[in-house]
Amino acid sequence: MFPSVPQDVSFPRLEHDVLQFWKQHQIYEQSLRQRTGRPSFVFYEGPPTANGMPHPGHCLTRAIKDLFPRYKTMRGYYCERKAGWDTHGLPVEVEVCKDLGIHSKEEIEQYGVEPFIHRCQQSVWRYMKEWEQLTERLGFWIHLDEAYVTYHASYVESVWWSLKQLFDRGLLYQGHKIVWWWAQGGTALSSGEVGQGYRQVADPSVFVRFPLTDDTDTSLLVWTTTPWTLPSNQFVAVHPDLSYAVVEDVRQGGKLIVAEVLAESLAAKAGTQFRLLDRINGSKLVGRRYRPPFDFFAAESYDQTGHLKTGGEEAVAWRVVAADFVTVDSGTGLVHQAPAFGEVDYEVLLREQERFLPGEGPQLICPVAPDGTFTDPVEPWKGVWVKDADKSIVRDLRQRGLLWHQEQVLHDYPFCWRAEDDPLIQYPRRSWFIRTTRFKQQMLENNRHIQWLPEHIRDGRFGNFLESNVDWALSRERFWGTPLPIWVCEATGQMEAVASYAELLQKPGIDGTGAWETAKQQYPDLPDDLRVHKPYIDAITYDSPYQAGARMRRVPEVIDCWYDSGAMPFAQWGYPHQGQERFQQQFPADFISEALDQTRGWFYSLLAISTMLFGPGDPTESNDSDATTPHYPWPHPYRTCIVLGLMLGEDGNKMSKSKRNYREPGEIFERYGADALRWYFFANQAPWTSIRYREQAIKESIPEFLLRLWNVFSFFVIYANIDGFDPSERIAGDAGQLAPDVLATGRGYRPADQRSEIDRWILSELHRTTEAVIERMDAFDNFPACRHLHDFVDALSNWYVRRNRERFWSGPVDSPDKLDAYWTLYEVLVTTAKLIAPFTPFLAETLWRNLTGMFHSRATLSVHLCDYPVPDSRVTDSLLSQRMALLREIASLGRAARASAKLKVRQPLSRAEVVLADDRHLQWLQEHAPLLAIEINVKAVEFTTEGEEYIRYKVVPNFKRLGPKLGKNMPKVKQMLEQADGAELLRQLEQQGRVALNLPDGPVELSSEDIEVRLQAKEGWTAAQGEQTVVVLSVELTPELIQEGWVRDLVRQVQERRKAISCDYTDRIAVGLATDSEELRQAIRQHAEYLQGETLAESIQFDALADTEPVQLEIGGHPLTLYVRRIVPSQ
RNA sequence: GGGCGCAUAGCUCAGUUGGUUAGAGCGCGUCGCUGAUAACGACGAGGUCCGAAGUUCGAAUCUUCGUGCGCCCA
Repeated sequence: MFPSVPQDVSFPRLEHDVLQFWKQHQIYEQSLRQRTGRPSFVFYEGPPTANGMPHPGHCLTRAIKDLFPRYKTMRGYYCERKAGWDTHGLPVEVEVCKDLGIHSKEEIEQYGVEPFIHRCQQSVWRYMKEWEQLTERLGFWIHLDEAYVTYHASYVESVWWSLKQLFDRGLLYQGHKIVWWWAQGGTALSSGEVGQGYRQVADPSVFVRFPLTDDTDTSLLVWTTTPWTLPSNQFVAVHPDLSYAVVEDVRQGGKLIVAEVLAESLAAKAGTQFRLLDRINGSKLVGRRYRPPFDFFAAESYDQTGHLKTGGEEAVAWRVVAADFVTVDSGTGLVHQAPAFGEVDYEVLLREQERFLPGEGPQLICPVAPDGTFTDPVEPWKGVWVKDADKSIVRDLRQRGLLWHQEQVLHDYPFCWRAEDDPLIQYPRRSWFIRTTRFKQQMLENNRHIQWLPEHIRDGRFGNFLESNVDWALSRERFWGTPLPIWVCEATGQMEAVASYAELLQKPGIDGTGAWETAKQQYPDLPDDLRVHKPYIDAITYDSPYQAGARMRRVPEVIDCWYDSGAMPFAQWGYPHQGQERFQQQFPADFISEALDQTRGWFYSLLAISTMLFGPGDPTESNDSDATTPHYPWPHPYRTCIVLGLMLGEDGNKMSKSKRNYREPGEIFERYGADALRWYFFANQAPWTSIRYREQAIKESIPEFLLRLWNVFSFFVIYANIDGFDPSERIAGDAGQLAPDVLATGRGYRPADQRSEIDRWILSELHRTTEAVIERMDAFDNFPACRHLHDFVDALSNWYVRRNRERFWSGPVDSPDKLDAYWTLYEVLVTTAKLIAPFTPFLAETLWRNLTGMFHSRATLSVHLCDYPVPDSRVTDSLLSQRMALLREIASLGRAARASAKLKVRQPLSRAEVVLADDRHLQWLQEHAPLLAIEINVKAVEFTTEGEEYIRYKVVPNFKRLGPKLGKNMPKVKQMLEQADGAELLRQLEQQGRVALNLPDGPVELSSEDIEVRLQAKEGWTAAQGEQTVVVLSVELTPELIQEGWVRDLVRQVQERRKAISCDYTDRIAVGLATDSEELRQAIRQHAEYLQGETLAESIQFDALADTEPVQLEIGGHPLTLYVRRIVPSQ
């Protein structure tokens, strides 16, 4: 016996049983173990951060990450899945600060870096349990207990190794980074934080004259909204392709240079008029020198020059430079450049520095202290908060006659999100960079070899991002992160990088390791991993190799946590300090997947680090620098990347806990089940489509797919148990995965070619589906794969089972046909369980275990230990598929015709006529007329291709074929075919093999392949039309047909009654019918056998049954009282 | 401001190299089925495929411009 299938199936409950089973038998571990030694399929887990609650979006990522490894494992690959956690970074610090009720770095230092770090380390695991539960409950098979963790010492040291590589190769350097700076708090803000703080404010908008050095009567007119940056001016930028006007200011006097297109509006703005004196191209202005508005720096170094790399000398500052970012949207077309206080301006400075010999170019001018006040060089405003100095600076300019015009401007400006009165300023900070720009071409080349899904990411979002690559700003002036492993000589400033803690301990004169030991004594529970973190690592110093007596001290910074995650291909194994073999085996990845927002995050950090470390190397480097590091062919570190769309909340907004626009994953699992959620993700849209979370859609995947398959399964089990069908009978020894050749040894099993056609059909569909699913899944295309599975289950349920029900409940238990039906359905279900296993692993397991239970230990324990099915071309029959599809279409048309005539299916009709466009499938259809007759309840179905009585032929050109041939004549041909008599055209075609048309350009001949015939039903017939078929129904009703319809109606009522009195499927009943209508009695007598057969009625009497509840009915307008009683078996 | 993407039925989404009747599910309406049954099936209504122009014999599909939205970056 198969375990009976519960009537009220609860998928969540089944899933819990399955989880239990997996755990108990270690199915995941077994699935891996049995693939040992097979080719590997490498998967990398992009580490999530367990610092926040998981939401349905995370479920999507984890579901996709599970699907392909499961699939590949079943296809015979060895696929290790190591979990990972991203644990460093600002978000963690922010969380801890929230708990402590503090904000700034100063406050953290007051609180103490040591306890702060301890809290960070603990905070990282805040939602760990939720994440682990979600992972397990979703059926995401991954080794959680062997997860890599970015704060672990082995991980950190691996990262150190890689940074040392870069440092030793000269790829790590110090420079300035212009950051958004909260001066009052003394900290930089992340872009996310800055984004939160924009607000509209009024700022001064000033137009200032910068007189040309060689023509002091002529000034560059420059615009700015930050007058406080004017003392730090270093250049004026113009667009080289823009036309500039030299004008005379009629009212104020003097000459100005402004962008020509802006001249008129500027004059109007200042209430003056300009007289155009000359036009000059932007490129001609480049190199012209001017006097800056303040002399704080120019007083001493105005005439300073430097040698250019290309030869010659040039003034280092206060001259016009060319820049593409200059626009005429606002301002004057001449842009004031203060590199210290603008990221774009800073890039101009870098570009200028590049032109000079090392050390001879312009230096950064920054007369502002980190607290936002002016420093010494700007004597008049020394100690003044820069924004407060604006007014007085403008006044000063006016007094000196440099201010041309002043007004106010409303614009968006960022403020600190924690102190909303504090405006942020752009400010230069010392920072460490990685010279990624040297690897741009290699990164692009690497990128070209990656299979991106969707494809456009490669040359679109990701490719563009790589094209505009800038050096990676690596360092962070924070606390909780991987410490930058660079030690500086306090005397000479020379530096070296360290690749491991052990290496550090080898250094001469090492000191400071005691800080950690003290802490460990004080807090014995402290994880040893913290030893490599701040503040303990900062305490370690050693003798400088550069100068006797000097000490080496670590730089204070930690690194960007994106570098951590990008280092995971090797750092997850602790490479190269350990795990060298594991790394070799597991590099590069065959498959990774994360959401779109990782383009510039993990996808980039992985690619950049890997390209720098394992690529061919920078051509400018000497080749022997890192001979020990292996190199790999492109692409690495990942071959295929599915970029998932973002998931929005139910209301179309970003998912947010406070808006409650989604349901917590845990609740979804308990309401609908993990399979329902998974199927919703896999089968409803391509994974890269951005979707809106919709609970209803998750719910729908149950009846759509899961329940539909379940019902087929349930049907099978009910009848197999009634008939005692036992597949394990006669199958000796190890039945393994119940492959076709094993099933073939079963009792009563006949090869497919001996079974009925519909059995062959569903097996053919099964194998065609298998083929299609494999084809799509090998291309990482789950959505179409699911559609094939969905369509197959639909065909199985709504055609195969529907058309075969009778075979299961009638006839002797051992009839070959019945056994064929069982074997067919059994094989289909067992195979389907394997097919769906990667998608809906729980349902698949439940089916498998039930269907194979009677083999006990002789069958494979779990469906997930099976091989994925392979299609057998001997079983597929595409002609049969095509024909069955046509048959189904005709049945559908028959129902449509009935519906339009308002004739319910229960009423038998005498005849249906099916008109076909051609005779290709005529004979086959004729052979299947009985099946169709049952389906649409008619006595006879006839097929014909000569249906002019009912239909019109419409001949349309085959556009795809004729288009290229006919070109412009296409519409004419279409029109001629439309107007011609279709039947006549077909006769011509039949007799002469072609149709000749006389076009204005000359005659054209069309063969039968050049045209398509469509059928249209003529008016006046109860008919329905498809493209190539019309079904016409005979609507005449004879008394016999009507009576038969009554009995069918009665059968249904009796069945209803059986259900009402809780009859089992096999229970026999006694039926009593009381009616005054002789006509009705006559009809029932006529079809008594049919009635008894359908309802398992042992007896029928035209009278009341004693002790039986009567039911009042009306059949064909005649009142009737029905009695149904269950007959208790005598034994 | 820049880059990328999206826009198709009331809703959520498909739509294969351009081919002439644009599909599915849900919802809605009508009907049916009843030995899978607190399921299920059929049929129907519902679309200027965001707008405009262009290429083409032919455009939801290709090109350009515009509009709206999303993401990333400024």
